[in-house]
Order: sequence, then C-alpha cells, then structure tokens
Amino acid sequence: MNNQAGAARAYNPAEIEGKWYAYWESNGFFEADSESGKAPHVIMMPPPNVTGALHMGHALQDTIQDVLTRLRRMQGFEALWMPGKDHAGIATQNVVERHVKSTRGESRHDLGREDFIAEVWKWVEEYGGRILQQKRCIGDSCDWRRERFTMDEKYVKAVQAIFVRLYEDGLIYRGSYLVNWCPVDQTALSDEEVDNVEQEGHLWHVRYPFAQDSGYVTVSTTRPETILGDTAVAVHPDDERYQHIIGQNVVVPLVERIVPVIADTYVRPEFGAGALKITPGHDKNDFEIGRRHGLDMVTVLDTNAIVNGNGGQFAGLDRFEARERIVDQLAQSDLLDKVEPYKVSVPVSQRSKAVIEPLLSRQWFVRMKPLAEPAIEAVRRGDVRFYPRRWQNEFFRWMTEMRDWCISRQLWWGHRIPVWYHIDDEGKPDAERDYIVAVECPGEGMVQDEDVLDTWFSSWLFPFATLGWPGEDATTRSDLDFFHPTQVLVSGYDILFFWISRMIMASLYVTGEVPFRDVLITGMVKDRYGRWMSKSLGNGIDPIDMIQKYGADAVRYQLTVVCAQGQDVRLHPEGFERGRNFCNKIWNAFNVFGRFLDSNKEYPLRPFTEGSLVERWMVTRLNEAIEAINADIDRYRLNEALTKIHSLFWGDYCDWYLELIKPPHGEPMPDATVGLAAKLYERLIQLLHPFMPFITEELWHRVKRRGPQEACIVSVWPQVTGDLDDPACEVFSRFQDIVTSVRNIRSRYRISPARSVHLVVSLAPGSVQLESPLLACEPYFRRLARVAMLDVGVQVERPKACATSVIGDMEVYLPLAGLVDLEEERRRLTQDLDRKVSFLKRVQGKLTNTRFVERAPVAVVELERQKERDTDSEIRRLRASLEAIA
RNA sequence: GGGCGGUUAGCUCAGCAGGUUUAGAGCGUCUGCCUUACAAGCAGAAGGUCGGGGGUUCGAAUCCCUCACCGCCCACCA
Repeated sequence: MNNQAGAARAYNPAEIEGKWYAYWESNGFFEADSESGKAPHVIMMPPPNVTGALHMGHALQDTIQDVLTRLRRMQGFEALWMPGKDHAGIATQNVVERHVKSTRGESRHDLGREDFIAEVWKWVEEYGGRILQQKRCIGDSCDWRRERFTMDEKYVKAVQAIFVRLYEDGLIYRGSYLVNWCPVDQTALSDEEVDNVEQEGHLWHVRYPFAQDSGYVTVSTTRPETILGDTAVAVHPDDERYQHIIGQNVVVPLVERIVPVIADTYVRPEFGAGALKITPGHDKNDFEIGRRHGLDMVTVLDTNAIVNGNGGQFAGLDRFEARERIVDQLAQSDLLDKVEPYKVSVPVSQRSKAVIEPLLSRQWFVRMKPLAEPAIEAVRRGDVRFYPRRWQNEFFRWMTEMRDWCISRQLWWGHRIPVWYHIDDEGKPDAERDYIVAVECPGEGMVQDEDVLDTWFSSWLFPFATLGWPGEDATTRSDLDFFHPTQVLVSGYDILFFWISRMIMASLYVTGEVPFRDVLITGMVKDRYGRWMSKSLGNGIDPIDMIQKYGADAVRYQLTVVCAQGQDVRLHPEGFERGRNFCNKIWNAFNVFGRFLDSNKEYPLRPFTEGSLVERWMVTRLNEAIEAINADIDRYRLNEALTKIHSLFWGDYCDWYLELIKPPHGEPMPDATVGLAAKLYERLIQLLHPFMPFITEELWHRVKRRGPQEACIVSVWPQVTGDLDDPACEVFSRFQDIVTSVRNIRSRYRISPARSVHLVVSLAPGSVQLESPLLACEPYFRRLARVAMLDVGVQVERPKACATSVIGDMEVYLPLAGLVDLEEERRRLTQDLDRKVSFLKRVQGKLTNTRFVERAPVAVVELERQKERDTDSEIRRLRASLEAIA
C-alpha cells in the first residue's frame, strides 16, 4: 500500500549527513579567525577523556554547544568552538594497564615506567581520536584545526609554567598530611575524588586498662584495626566523670602501648562512653588532635592497606582481615565491652570504588583560599553568570568550604611534577634535601619528582592554554587576546567543582579575566525510569546507534527539546522517533512547492501587501516567531525556541499555509506563489539549521542552486522584516476558527470528507467589515473544509435543520437536512452555554470587585471588560440557537 | 546534620521576571480518513480542582510558610 510509496519518499539521513559534514569542514566553515574583524563567540568544549566513547551526556551537551555555535555564526559572530581531549590520568592508565595485561599478560611494573608510557601513547594514537570522530557524527562544528590534547607539547609547557608560577607565589607547597589514599590505584586522591558511602557497620566498645591502677576506660570505635596505631585516649575537658583520669596512662590493647589520656573539646561526652581513642596516623580528626597535643603518629597500614610491622602479631594481614582478628582477640581477652550495629560513612574512591585509607604521606598541595577569593568576587559581581541561577549558590558554598588541593598523584601517566631532587648515595631522589622547582633539569645530579599531577591540574587551564598561553609567538598571543574570555561554558553539574570552579580560579590568576561570561549547566541524562545510565545496569543508549537509526538531526532535535533549564532528562530510544518524524515532515513539505520550483531561477517577490491573505498571515507569523525565538535563545531556552519553530513549521506553515497554496490537481503553481513559498521555507530552514544542520543544509541547496559561500551554515540569521500587526491576521484567524468549527461538525456527524457542505456564517453587526474578506475566503473554505457554497452576512437568518456553532461574535451554520440530530445539537449547545456562563461568572466576579478595578492596571481591567462583552454576546447567541432548535 | 531539586493530562515533560493561559506539547487512547507533500501522515475528540494545607495579592500552576512523599549534593563526629 502506501507504506511502500511512503518509504520511498521518506527522508533518509544516512544518504546526506556524511556529505554535508565533509562539505562544511572542507570549506573551512568551522574555522575561526582572530583577524576577521567580527565579534568573537567562543565555547570551550569540555575535553572528553581520550579513553572515552561517546555517550548520551556528550550528545546532549554537544548539541547545545553546537546549536549556540552555529547560531552565533549565522548571527555574524566569529564563532569558535574549541575542541580537545583530556589525558585523564588514572582512567587512561587503568585502561591501558588492562589492555597490556590482556594482550600480553604483563603488568605495568613488568614493562617499567618508560615502556608503559610508550604503550599509553600508542594507545592514545590508535584509539584516542575515536570519541572526536563520533562527535563529528552529531554534527559538531568545532574548529578541528585547533584540536588540543592536555598532554601535547604546548600544553605540557603551560602546566609546568603555572606550577612554577604558583610555587613562586607561595601557592604551591609540599607537606606531609593525611591524604586520601587509594590502595587499589596506589595513589593519593583529592577530596573531590572521594565519595562517602553509608554502610551498615558496627560500633565496638573496647576497654583500655589503666597502666597503673586497676580498672579501665571504655572507648568506642568503628574501625578496631586502628587500635594498633592509637597514641592517646581523649575525653572532654569538662566531663566530670573523667576529670581524675586526665593525665593518667592507659594500655592500648593488643599492642600494649602505654598512651596518655588527654583532654580535648572535640570529644563529645554524650557519645558512647564519652572517651575517644586517638589514631593520628589513620584518621583526619585524630590527626588534628594529635598535632594539637604533640602525640606520636604511628602508621600501621602500608600503601596496600596491609598491616605493617607496627601491627605486631597482625602484621601482614589485610585491614579488614585484621579487623576481624582484632575483634576476636579483644573478645577473648575480655576487653570487648559490647558491639552495636551502626551506620557508618565509608570513604570510597570514585574511580576504583575501593575504600579510601587516610594515610600519612608527603604530597604537593595548592593553597586554595587566595585563588578562591577573587573567583568568588567575580561571580558575586556578575562577571560570571550561572544558568540556572541556583548553581551560583552551590558554587559559593563549595568555594568557601574548600580545603587545599592535593595535586600529586602516584601514577605514571600524566604531567610530571617540575620539581628536582638531588640524588642520594643509592642513586635515588633524596626527598629530604633541598629541591628545585623548575621546568628544565637544573643540573647534574638532579632527578625529577616521580609523581604526576592531578588531571584537573591541567584541565583547569583549558580556556587559555588552548588559546596560546603562555604564548611565545605573535599569532597565539592575538588568539588569547581576541578569544579570551569566552562567552559561555556548557557543562553538567557533575563537574562544577572539579572543573568549572577551578577554571574560574585559574583564568583569574593567570589572565586576570574570568574564563567565560555565562555558565550553562545542563541536567544529566537518565534512563526512562530516572536512573543513571551505566554499564553495570546496561541501560545506556548509544547515541551512535540512535544516529544510525533515526539520523543525527532527529537525535539533536529530541535532545534539545527535552532539555529544559538544568532539569535532568529521561531518555528512551523510541523518543527519537519524534525527531525523525519532524525531519520527514520537513523533507516532504519541500515537495509541495518544490515540484514547481526551478532551483536555477530567481523568483522575484511581490510586495507584501499584494500577497494573498494566507501569504500575508504566514509572513507575519514568521516575523512574530523570529522575535519570540530570539528572546528564548538569549535566555538559553533552546527547548522553547525549538518548540516554537516546530509549531511554526508544522502547525502554521504546513497545516495552513501549504494546504492553501497547493494548486488543484494537475494545475501549476504560479511563480509568485512558488517564490514566496520557497522564501518562507528558506527562512524556516535557517531557523532550524543550528538545531538540525544536516537536513537543512541539504534542502537549502535544493531550494536554490548555491555555491559554498551561500551555504546555509554561513547564511544570515533571519531578521524581522515587517509589521507584526497586519490586519490580514485578524481575518485569517477568524477563518481558521470557522474552519475548525466546520471540521468539528463534520466529524460529529460523520460527514465523509468527500461530501461537500453549505456553510453559512452570521456576523454580529459590529463585524460588518469582515463580511467581504471572509467571502473572499471561499476558495480557502472549499479547500480546507469542502465547502461548496458559502454565505456570509450580518445577522443572517438561521437555516432550518442545521448544525450550529458559536464562536465569539459569529455563528456558524451548517445546513444538514436529514443528518442533524436535534438532541445532539441541544446537548452540544447546552454544554457550550454552561461553560460560557461559568466563565462569565468568574469574569464578572472580578469586575464587580472594586479593589480589582481600582488596583489592577488599566489594560488588564479593559481586557476583562472585553472578555465580559464577548462572553455575554456568545451566551446570547447560544441561547438563541437553543431556542431555534426547541 | 545542612543545602538543593522534583511533585501539572494515562506516560514523559514544558510553562513558574504573578494578569491575552478559559493551563500547553509529544506520545498514548477514542472516532473518521490511503483527501496524489508526508500513514513517520490528515481531521476531530476525550482527558488535569497544576502533591496536601495555610498565607501574601485586586488576581497564584507561578511569590511566601508548612506538611507529605521521590531524588540529588555537601558534611570530620568516634
């Protein structure tokens, strides 16, 4: 049946997408030039991990960034969308490590550092470009010439330069602190890389015997294995129960260490027995207390979280095994008072999911306060604006609470720390002697720090490092001057703290400017039940699959339309049908006038006022829409803008305009009609282009033969070109109301679309001026409602046996001898009447309220008065019609 | 323990700088159509006291308070 014919005519994205992407790229349309003389519009792409594959989150954020980039390009800006890849330290190291293990059964230690890094580079070169290749499928219009990698040569220089500068400014220091140690990845982590997970655990109450006297004090702990490292017991200084034991010594069970009882206000007397064991080597609070009281710091776990020599009989046991054994022994020795079930918050590595061990370790830190303060100020001044606004508060909260940033990582893959140590007798770096902070090796007998930097320590430079900073030549300098600060950053809230905040700090520190004016925070992609998409759940939707199935434009359409202000978005595969259907509509609409179109010919346009009613109406609709769409875009309401274009295209252009300009069977379409149809279609195509670039570029060239310089992608964004209150619109909107009402009646009485009807429109005396324009609509009525005979007049007498409908100050009569069901008519009219009467009551309620009339703006009151008059008139007409039936 | 978001039609969600909204869209449902651009379509219809309660206001889905669920983020309490 039609399916087959329909399928042949259906839009097939696969046929054209590749072609146009190559066309754009080869013509250099994505390239941005700092010398163009235009105003810049720059977006920095959040650089995806080199190891990554494209997921829906990227697809969503890229679509938004591309829409903004294409739009600004069309609006005459020098639009730069700066692409890049992130070396992603731990993630990449892990991936390559697994790869090496599985392909040749070797660990990275088998290879050694140098060879392993060579492997990583090989891997990056082979697979690293994949994600950016996938991004091309979505249509990303990035300036690929500028593509950067956070480990490329220039970038390395930038990272080293800022390290040295921060160090010289006293903002980077080396220190021994308890850091978040991941025993699986064998590295320190920043606080942001650690999640706290609530788990069912236990609270063990343990007796610590006094060293001199008999008796004991009971302490409570959730981590009995840390007993091995206890160096004090603390009580609250005001706790009367314990005044007498402060200063006494107790014996730490199992290790028999004699430790003092100290007083510290940190202890909460009401918790457990009110006494706290102190393990400065394995607990951040205890560490602080230890420092206050000058306590010994005993480390009992090694970097694998295995009990070390300080653990006596437990040495060699894993921390959790040790815990069990220790509890057993305590119980046997009658030192275990009791055990309670207890909810504990366990720190876990975001990446490896391993339980983090606070471990005393020498690391490099960035002093955050001096960097945070200018950033907070900048946001407070409004130099950076968050959309939606609420994220600003999240930003402030984090910036004020933030602690110093541990930036050294015990990994192989990453930026080496530019610090140099003297070599000791064994040829190893001597961390105890003076070190030198420098980009180049400062001289003989010096060796570079083994550690690398946190990945984010390079990403936070992205906005200026990719534009040429530190800049050794004139070209790069002018790029930085011209393109920085950028206009808008589009990202999810998941990296607000990791990246967005830090970029603001870095740019202000280095350039004195904010990195971007606006921050558009998108929601996160979820599955149809609102769950995160994850590999383990297997609920992810592959954007590439969706693009192959529905087309890139369809995917972009759906992602844009579904993405409201910062709200998480739920996706399911069938949802993309909506975009596909729209593409198909756009595709087929072209044929209506395209059949008559000669794409080599110029079609001169008639002056606006000489156009037909529907043409004037459509032009005005377009102008109204452009205005509204621009307003939406300026507020980053892309979903609303696209919905408006959708409804303009489908609801107005296709359903009314095209339907009315279609010539009867076999007849040609006049040139003037073709010309305007094509012109309007072009405007719609342009409005759609930022959102759906492929199909629009294809059709743009079908409408008219054009050279590359006239491509849709570089065409000028549509302007409002006329008056927004054309009188034709009033007539046309009446016409639409009447048509709808006739169709309604036809449907109610099951009148076949093939059957013609006689239509009578009765106008109120006040609307005489509509009489002849509506009569002139006869061909329109014939086409859209199969009206064979039309009567329009003022207060026309109601024909016998007709269906009736009241719209405003008009009555619509459809004489239908033998078909009209009087009961049905009565029911309909009564229902209408009831509705109007209750509405009128509401309106009159307002108008009789003197406070409303006094206080509401005049325009609002006048509007209500108008409603009252209209409704009152409708009610009278409905009553009259009901009487006529009775 | 703090902070934030959500609760609107059967489903997924818009709308929330109070008044042209007598609350919209897509999907789904129902009715009728293969009307030569499109059945991935056309026409029509049904369906919501905008989570509960209170308040501010001439006027509240929209602002304030409160309660109830659902979700997220942050936090050093053994």
